[in-house]
Amino acid sequence: MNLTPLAQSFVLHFGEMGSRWGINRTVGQIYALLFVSEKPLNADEIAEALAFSRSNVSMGLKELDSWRLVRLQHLPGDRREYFSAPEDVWAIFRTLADERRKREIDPTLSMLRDALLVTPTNAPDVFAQKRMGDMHELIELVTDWMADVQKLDEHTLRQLMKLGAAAQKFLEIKEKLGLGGRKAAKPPAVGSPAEF
Amino acid sequence: MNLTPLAQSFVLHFGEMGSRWGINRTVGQIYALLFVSEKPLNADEIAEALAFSRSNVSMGLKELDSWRLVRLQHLPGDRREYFSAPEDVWAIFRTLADERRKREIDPTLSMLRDALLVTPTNAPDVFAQKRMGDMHELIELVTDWMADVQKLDEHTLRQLMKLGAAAQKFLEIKEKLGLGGRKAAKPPAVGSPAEF
DNA sequence: CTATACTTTCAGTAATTATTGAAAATTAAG
DNA sequence: CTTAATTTTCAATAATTACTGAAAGTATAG
Repeated sequence: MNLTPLAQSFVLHFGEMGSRWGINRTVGQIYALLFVSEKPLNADEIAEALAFSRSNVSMGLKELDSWRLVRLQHLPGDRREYFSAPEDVWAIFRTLADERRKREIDPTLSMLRDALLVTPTNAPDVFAQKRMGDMHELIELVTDWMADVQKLDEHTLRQLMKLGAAAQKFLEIKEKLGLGGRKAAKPPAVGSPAEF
Repeated sequence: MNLTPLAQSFVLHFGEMGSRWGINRTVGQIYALLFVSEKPLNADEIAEALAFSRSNVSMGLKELDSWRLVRLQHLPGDRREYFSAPEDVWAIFRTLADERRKREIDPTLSMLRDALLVTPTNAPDVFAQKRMGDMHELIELVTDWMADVQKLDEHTLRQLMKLGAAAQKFLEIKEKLGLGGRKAAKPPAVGSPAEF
């Protein structure tokens, strides 16, 4: 197989960005290739298209599988394993967010929880623990919220996002009606005030 | 300087997680140390606390500076440069999100935009371009929305997040009133249905 | 202006991570 | 069960990234 210039630029970009995204070049390129391929590909086809060794492709696919980013299937009358990237980009987004949370955030939350259980015995630890508490609270709030948002189906999610700044306007109005009684939020500059 | 066990476990964790977050051990540890330190630290103090070479600390601080995660200040009567991590965790979150967007997303959006300008000349490219279009649309929608959300001040942001799933409920109600006329969102299981 | 305190750069080296080919393991056909 | 096709593992090596010490650069006090 030989890639068209269009596919090639996409594949090479994913390879280069790989290191910034915490995956390596091989993995990035394999995923990109599957993403733009209409039909599922087997490992030999991938190895040939990207000029990687067969074993490297095997490892790359294993990695993508651990991220739940590829689907394995068999074609009738063919013993080989064929791989494809799921088509639904919203589902992909959810998977990616879930896996990143699991790998990049959960371990830290766990460490912070442990640290917060310790009774500090000196001034520096009192301060440090307060800081860890701030961090823990923020991370938990943001990740719980993200988890909630992620449960939405595509249609609702689209609406929520288009809503964007408008939801904040709504909160300001709620405030002014005195439902909370706390200090009023200062009005920040808001980009696209989608209609509510 | 010698770290307390509490600070040490925090610092070591950040060092280990560094690779998953796209920074190296040194940078992770330096940031963690500054984060839990009540007073700003100079490079020598950091080098001693973490047992890194002075030059390594210099490079680490440079990296953190490029992420806008540290503040440089001078103490009266002391020629050395002192560093600290800003206290406001919400501001830190915004900075981090901005920098990650700039480094991890913007280049891809730019590549995709270029790819979408090409007129495909064969069937595989037609398909590939469609896929890139899907990806581009999703990324742009999500990042624009995130940018909007990030403009909110802490208080409003907290409320929005606590709202979470409730906002989605609101959208469902809006739907049922027939304001859109599109297919109804299926009711997903929702975690914490904060009161609206 | 000079000396000194401090910071950065950079080439060399160490450590880590990625990639390969060969061999082992697995799977399915006959 | 045997054989052949396919996939995975793994030790060796290549490539990349991190770290250091020495030297160069910068800034301030006197």
